[in-house]
Amino acid sequence: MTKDNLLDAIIEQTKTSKKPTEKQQKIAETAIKMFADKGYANTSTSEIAKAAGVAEGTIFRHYGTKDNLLLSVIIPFLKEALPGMAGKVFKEVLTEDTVHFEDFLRRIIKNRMEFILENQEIFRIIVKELLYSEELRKEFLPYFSTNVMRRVAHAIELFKSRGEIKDLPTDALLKMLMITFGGFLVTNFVLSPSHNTLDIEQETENLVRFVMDGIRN
Amino acid sequence: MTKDNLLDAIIEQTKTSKKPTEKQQKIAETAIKMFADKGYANTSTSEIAKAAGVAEGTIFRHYGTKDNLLLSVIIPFLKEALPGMAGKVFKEVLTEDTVHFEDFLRRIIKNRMEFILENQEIFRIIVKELLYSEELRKEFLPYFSTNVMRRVAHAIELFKSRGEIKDLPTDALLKMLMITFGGFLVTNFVLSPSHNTLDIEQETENLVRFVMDGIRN
Amino acid sequence: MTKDNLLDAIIEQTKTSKKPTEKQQKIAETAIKMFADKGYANTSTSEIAKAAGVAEGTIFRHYGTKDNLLLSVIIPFLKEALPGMAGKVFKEVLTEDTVHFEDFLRRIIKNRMEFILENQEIFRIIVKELLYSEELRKEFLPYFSTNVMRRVAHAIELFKSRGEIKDLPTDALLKMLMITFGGFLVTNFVLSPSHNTLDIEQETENLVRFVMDGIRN
Amino acid sequence: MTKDNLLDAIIEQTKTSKKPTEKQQKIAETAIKMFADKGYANTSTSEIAKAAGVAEGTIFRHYGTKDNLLLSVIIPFLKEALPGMAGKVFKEVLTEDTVHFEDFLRRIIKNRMEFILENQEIFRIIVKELLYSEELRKEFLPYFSTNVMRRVAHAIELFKSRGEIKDLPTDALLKMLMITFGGFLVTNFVLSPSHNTLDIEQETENLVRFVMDGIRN
DNA sequence: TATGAATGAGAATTCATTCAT
DNA sequence: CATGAATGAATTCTCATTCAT
Repeated sequence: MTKDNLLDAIIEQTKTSKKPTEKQQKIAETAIKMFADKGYANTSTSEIAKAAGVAEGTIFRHYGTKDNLLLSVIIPFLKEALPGMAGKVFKEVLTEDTVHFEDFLRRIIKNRMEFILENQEIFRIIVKELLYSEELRKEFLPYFSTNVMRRVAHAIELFKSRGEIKDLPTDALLKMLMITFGGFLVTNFVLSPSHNTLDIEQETENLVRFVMDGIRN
Repeated sequence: MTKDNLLDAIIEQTKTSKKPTEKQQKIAETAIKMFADKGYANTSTSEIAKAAGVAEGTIFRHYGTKDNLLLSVIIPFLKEALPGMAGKVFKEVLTEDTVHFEDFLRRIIKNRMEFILENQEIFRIIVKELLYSEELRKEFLPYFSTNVMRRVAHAIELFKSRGEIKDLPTDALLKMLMITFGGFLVTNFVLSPSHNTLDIEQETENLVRFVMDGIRN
Repeated sequence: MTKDNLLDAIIEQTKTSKKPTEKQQKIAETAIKMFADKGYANTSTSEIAKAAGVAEGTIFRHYGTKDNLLLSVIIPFLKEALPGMAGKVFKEVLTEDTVHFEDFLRRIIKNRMEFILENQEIFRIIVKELLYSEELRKEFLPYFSTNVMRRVAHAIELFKSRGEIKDLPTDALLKMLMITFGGFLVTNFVLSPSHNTLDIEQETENLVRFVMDGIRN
Repeated sequence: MTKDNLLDAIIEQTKTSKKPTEKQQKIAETAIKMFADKGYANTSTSEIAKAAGVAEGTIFRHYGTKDNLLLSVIIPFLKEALPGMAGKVFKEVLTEDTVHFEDFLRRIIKNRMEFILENQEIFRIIVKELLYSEELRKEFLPYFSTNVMRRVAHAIELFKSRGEIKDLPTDALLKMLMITFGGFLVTNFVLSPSHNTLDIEQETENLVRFVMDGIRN
């Protein structure tokens, strides 16, 4: 129970902007780097402690559990990443009917890419652990489904009704969009090592055109 | 050296069809299931032994190392999966100039999906470990690059010259194809739990049309 | 690297007199006794832990490796045993030309016997492992050769030039001295169980006379 | 019980010259080499089996136990080595009163050195294991004491009475002789790697002179 | 709050030994 | 006689977690 309380406390901390200790900060930063690099299972708390210049006990004083440390790092990201998408971009689109789907897509892709570019390491952790841990998957995917997929589905239907995109089942369209964007993100941020030299502008453009018109001449 | 010899012996075994013991068989099967499920790092040899109804020592008598057990399971798959693609489908296409790119795509996708459907669990292991282990990635990706990507690139150029697909840089086209097909496979076989009720015919069709023409109306 | 660091840390500890934990102390003591008794290979870390009243993990927290534990026990002894010989006794002899070889011999033998009497167990460990482990032998013997043998050879030559000992090849004389003193130490401290009732005075005298004049009437 | 019977059977076999199987022979030879090289504790039966070109089970079929294999190799050597000394040389000396102690010593040393030169590996095994295993030591040393030491003591007394050697306590003389010869053998056959290029004639001469007259000029 | 020594439950691996064929 | 697959106890080592200071 202490563990859950601790986690809650940390989540709370994020919201209420109660300052985390300097050490706590350092632990989180270090953990992120190491988890992203070697994966959660292959990173020991003692390594983290050493790299963070902190006693091993300190990690547990703050996070209670290694699992908790992982979640403490992941959750704030998700809390921002998923809704973050909605807040700004979606609302505009739902109202403005001058915006074309292509522009909508372009905006979202660029927006999320920039966000992930700034949080590459956490993104890598999430992708890796999502694939690795059935448990995490079971917790995350439904959440993702309701928070993201539904919104996108909604948008798709809107644009379908406007006649901008093909009149295929929303499910099928949604799936293609998610696969393409997901594959794109994973390829660029997890598989390929060229994290810095990424021309977002160009990559976005290629992706949008591909999604809109395919490759047929 | 014993370790490598053991691995070589196992690879050899695959080729020469020297019968593996009943227990050895059971160990491999069980390991595949468990690795696919929980990931390599989260599966202990003692769990595998218990689940396979075998003494833990027996695993090591046959595979020498846990790593080895993983490789023994992965390598035969890769040996078949990667070249398997080339042999049949590619050659036909390079000669027949009646085949359209769409058909080429359809054939390859269906063919590989069927193969992976039959080897779902190993595919899941490979995807997971590829993302998880830098080491595996460094060994596998270049191999994949030379064996698969180059062939596909070749095909793309062929069809570009025939005017069937857009005259974009081969790299860009290749990337989109790989992302889409990869994302598709991962979504269907790794992320989603509905492994059995997959309508290959229909899924393939959706994918091909999406890749060819995008979603614009 | 952690392993070596740990070993270095322990060596360091010896010099800088940074207090080892009480448990660490106990582990070392217990290990010395057991290694001396049953040999390194026949003593398991779990036995040591049990005998030391410590959790097995504690051994590894402090010493990292079983090998390391052995070295941590041996090295400080060697660091003192080998140079220890030289510092005091040798220097005097090289200057004073009143000292006879017989006295020189007597002093060294007595001095080293007393030292070993106080460190019997470590001496037993070293002798056993030296014979048992090719590896240790290869590391230690050359070191012994340069640090001890050379000095003794030097002294032998000095006394030969003074006409006190036979004009035989230094090598041959050296070999006889080493064999006799070595055999003497091993017999008294390793083979025979009467470790306590040893009359150093008398034994030294016998040995010196034997070496000087042999057994002929 | 089967184990002991097996050991007895093997001892018996040696005497009654019942042919050991070809495989059995190979196992013994290989074991001798490997025990001499790496020590008993560091040599696994599976290694022996592999090196001997034999199935692991075969070792146990013949020797029942790894311990047994060791003994089967050691005992025949001891049975010959220890009494072997007595039979020829001692008897002559006890009768002939023309023989000087120096010649007696020379003969024994040369005789035993030749024997050990031919059985180097077993000698190395015995020395190593004698130091390593309290158990072996407790069995062997008393046996050695009654069979060898007593005879030598007897001879010493004889020569003392003839006035050829110093009138010191037999114990003390005996000890010096054993230490010197033992140290000599261990140095030449166990510690030093130059097993082949040993000038027995010369080494014997050096040793005898040293023992007789010491190093004083 | 922070420390770091101590823990003990497992983890991978080794190996002598057994036994059915 | 010989084989070699199978065993399971023992071994070294790792690591998240606790707790006294």
